Amino acid sequence: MENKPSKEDLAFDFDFLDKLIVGIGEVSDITGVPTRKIRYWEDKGIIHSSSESGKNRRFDYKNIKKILLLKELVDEGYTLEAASEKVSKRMEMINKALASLKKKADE
Amino acid sequence: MENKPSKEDLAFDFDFLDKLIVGIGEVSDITGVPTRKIRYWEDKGIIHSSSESGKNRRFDYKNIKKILLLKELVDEGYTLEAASEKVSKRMEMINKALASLKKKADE
DNA sequence: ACGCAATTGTAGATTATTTACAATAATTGT
DNA sequence: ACAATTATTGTAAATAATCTACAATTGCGT
Repeated sequence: MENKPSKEDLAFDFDFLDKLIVGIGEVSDITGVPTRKIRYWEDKGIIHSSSESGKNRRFDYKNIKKILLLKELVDEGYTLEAASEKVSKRMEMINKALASLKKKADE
Repeated sequence: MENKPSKEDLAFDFDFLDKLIVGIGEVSDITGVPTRKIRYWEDKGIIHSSSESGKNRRFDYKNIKKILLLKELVDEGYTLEAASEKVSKRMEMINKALASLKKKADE
């Protein structure tokens, strides 16, 4: 552990984002989307959570990001369907970016 | 919302890290430190959480990071005290890095 | 008005966290 | 060896947060 500043400190903290999991209440606070609506969107199949049966929902970085993007569009007036489609495309880019950064981190 | 890749996608998602809050159970899963030990470290004043009375603990990015660093050192054999001191110095760097990146984000 | 999409409300059951008191290891100094 | 300190863990009872499922409501286009 060094104690001089370095970009390793956090500039690319994917390791962290990769391990990140968050409960529904916190996701609601982070995104501003009510828990009830988050569950509704999940019912519709637009977002996903790792809900092992009998346990509470857990959301990873990608799905929190997705909720943030969905909220943006839905607030603008998009239908859920249209927003979902648009966000899916955007998520492809984000997934690619994450994958390539993860690759770099492995080197 | 664009749909071509860009570094804005996530290369510096401080906005996200800044808003991030996580419950104790998830922090435990992320860091590998048992909840009981997290509470103990908080009792000792080494880490902090935003616990409004009557509500459950919430941890922000900085404190989760701190727990990860503490765990590293404690597992290596450091005393809690020594680990805490070393981590505090490291956190100064991380805080600086976060602050400067936040500044950039505001431009 | 009608139909549909989107959202919200809520009750009762279940899961997770909290606090507080106590017990157990491990290490260090005398 | 023994006492003292540090670090950790165990647990019970109360409280907070979440779960599911059924239902109601709102808003918008036809």
